[in-house]
Amino acid sequence: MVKNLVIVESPAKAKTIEKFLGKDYLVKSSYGHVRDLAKKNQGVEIDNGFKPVYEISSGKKKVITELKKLAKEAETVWLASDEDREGEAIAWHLSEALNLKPEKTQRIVFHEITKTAITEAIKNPRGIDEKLVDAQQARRVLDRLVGFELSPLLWRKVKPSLSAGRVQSVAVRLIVEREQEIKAFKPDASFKVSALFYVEDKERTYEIKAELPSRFSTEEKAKTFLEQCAASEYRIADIEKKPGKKSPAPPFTTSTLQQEAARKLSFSVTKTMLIAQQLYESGNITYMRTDSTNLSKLALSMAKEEITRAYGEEYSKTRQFASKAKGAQEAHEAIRPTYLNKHAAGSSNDQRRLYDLIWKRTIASQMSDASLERTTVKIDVSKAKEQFIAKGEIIKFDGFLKVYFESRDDEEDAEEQKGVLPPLQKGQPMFLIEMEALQRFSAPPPRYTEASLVKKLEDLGIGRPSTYAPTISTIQKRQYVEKGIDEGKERPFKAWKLKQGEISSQNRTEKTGATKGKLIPTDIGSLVTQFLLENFDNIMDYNFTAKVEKEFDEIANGLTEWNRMIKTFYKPFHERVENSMETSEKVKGERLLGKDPKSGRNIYARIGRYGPMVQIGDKEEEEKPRFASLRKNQSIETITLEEALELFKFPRTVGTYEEEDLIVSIGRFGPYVKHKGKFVSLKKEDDPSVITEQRAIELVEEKREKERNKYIKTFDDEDIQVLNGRWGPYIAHKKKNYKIPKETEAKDLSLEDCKKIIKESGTKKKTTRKKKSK
DNA sequence: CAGTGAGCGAGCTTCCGCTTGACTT
Repeated sequence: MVKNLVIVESPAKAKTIEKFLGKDYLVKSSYGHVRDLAKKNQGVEIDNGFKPVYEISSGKKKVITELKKLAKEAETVWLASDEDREGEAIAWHLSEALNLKPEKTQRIVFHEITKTAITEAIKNPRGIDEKLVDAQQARRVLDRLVGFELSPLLWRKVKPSLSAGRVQSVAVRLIVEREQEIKAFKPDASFKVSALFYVEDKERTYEIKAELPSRFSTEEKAKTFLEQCAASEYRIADIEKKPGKKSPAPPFTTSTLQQEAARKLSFSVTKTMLIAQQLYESGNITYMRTDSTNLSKLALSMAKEEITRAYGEEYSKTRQFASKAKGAQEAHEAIRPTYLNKHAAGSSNDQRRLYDLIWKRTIASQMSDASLERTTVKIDVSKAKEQFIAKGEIIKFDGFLKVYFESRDDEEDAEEQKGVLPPLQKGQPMFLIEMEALQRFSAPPPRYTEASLVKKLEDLGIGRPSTYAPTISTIQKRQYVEKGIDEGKERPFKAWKLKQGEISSQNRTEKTGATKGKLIPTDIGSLVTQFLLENFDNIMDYNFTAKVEKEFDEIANGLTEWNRMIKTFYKPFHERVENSMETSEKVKGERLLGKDPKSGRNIYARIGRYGPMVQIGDKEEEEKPRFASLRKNQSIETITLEEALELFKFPRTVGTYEEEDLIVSIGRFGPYVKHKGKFVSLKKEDDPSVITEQRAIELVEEKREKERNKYIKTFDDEDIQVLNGRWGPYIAHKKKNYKIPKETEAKDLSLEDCKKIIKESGTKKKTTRKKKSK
């Protein structure tokens, strides 16, 4: 029997804390929230003052049973969840779900996981802050009402299984509107002049790059300038030296970690969080879901010590960074290595790389500014009034740059690399090597990446560190947006060159607009956004979250009652829902493409039950309409009549093999060939409209070969097989699959070995495959 | 799971925020 039961949110945290508290304390984890609104009837009794109906979350029953038992035995239960709105609610739900008696329940909070912080917290317990809990209930109920009233509206008016919500719908809106900006963008052409010069001193010559600070609006003007230059001499008009400095970026929050890991390591936000979780669980980093740039006193002193030891005292500068994130709740520290003297950690390559990034960022944040000397050289052109500018930068003291430099999203800036300039003097002559005037086009705003969308959401105060990655997944899962595969276009541009007194011109081309992995809205995403904007402009407003957050704060401060706030919101909102349900037309996004040359019937592109499709004929006509789904990368907005007609050519028989037809068609998972009842997906490079019989046979055979390789080993006991799966070899036994231990060679396994592996894995935990993830 | 899209219409889908796990087309 234990005197004290301490409950925290995360098992990794529980483990650490237990070490600090003596044997009189048992530390357990609730694994996050333990109760949630019921699924049925929205989980809210709307006519009963919006009373929430809570139930133990699925999968949390075991945790609750165990905690209940321990709580009963304990003298005191310490609720030590985070000190923010959600944390307070978790404490309250625990006290409700566990039936804790107030006299033996204490609420404590701590911001650092150190022995002093925790013992201090134990000395200063308090009760549960009911006002803060109310603010959380308001947040929860509002999200539920919005989500569970808007989504069914979409099922009726657009397509089944869609979803809408305070966070996801605004995220989609951002992407949709960015795409509209890009489509509406008219590039502005101008001519940018750059030149390469050389100067001589006694010993050697140096090359210097320079640019004209302003661009020419027309080709004629650029050409005239080059002509003037052809007859010009060049001289240094002025040299200006200015001291400058650079300061390190603050330590990582969830959002900045996701951005930097995307830029420097090409991780998706999901991957970053997964790897960070592993580092957290192995005790290498602090908690990875945080909006704070704060470092604990312990971390600051560790950093100082480490920097002084490794680089010298002059490199250390202790800093605290103010959090700029809107609505930041600061329940945790910034993301940092647990031990700053550990320069490397992690058990996989990805873990080591992410750890390295976190270590460098943290250390750099506690280092001195870099001091620089920036030099600007103005160069006179004898026959023209324009001046060239050459820029140089010398690092006088590297400071934090020794360790780390933050990357940027806009690659344009990277172009402007400033090097070291040679020693120069005012009045010194310069000699032209070559000069170029290139036609440049202004660029439309860039498409969002996963990480830049997270940054934007954070700037708007929408979403929380724990939901950034899931939100990004959701809007892709619902097929509102997809990762782009825009091939871009070839764009011609003019280039003029001046070399050895000769002026020549060239027509060159460049690739523009090509994007990979950027977020692009689908037809469904655009249409749903348009529909929601027309009917629920308030919820789609970028400031909606900020506005309700303010009201949640008022609830937390006791200025408003939570259900009063919800009532004020709900009445007009619900009216809009009802009104739209009755009066809104079904959203089809229909576009008439033209007439079928064969039958003369109309051809449309529109949204169907299963997504975007094309249709021949109207349903009123005697002959039934025919349908075909759009392919990936096709859009209702841009599909042509010819492309639509192409889609109606399937299924087509491309030949025969072993006396059966080879039928090529396009299904839910893309183009495929069907033969003897088996389906084989076409490869990326195969065009289903021109694929040959020979190629189709090749694919069928390839699939058969794979099928044969699937069986690594079979035994007399037919229940057990060693198979080759997507993730390497595994053992299949009665519909369940088992991992093969690392060092074991799959083909050497005997039946006994397999049985042993199955038996041993069975002792861990029984795993039933769920048909659907919750 | 692989060409569906109306018809009869049952029963289903859905939110955000806090956690981790155990898994294979």
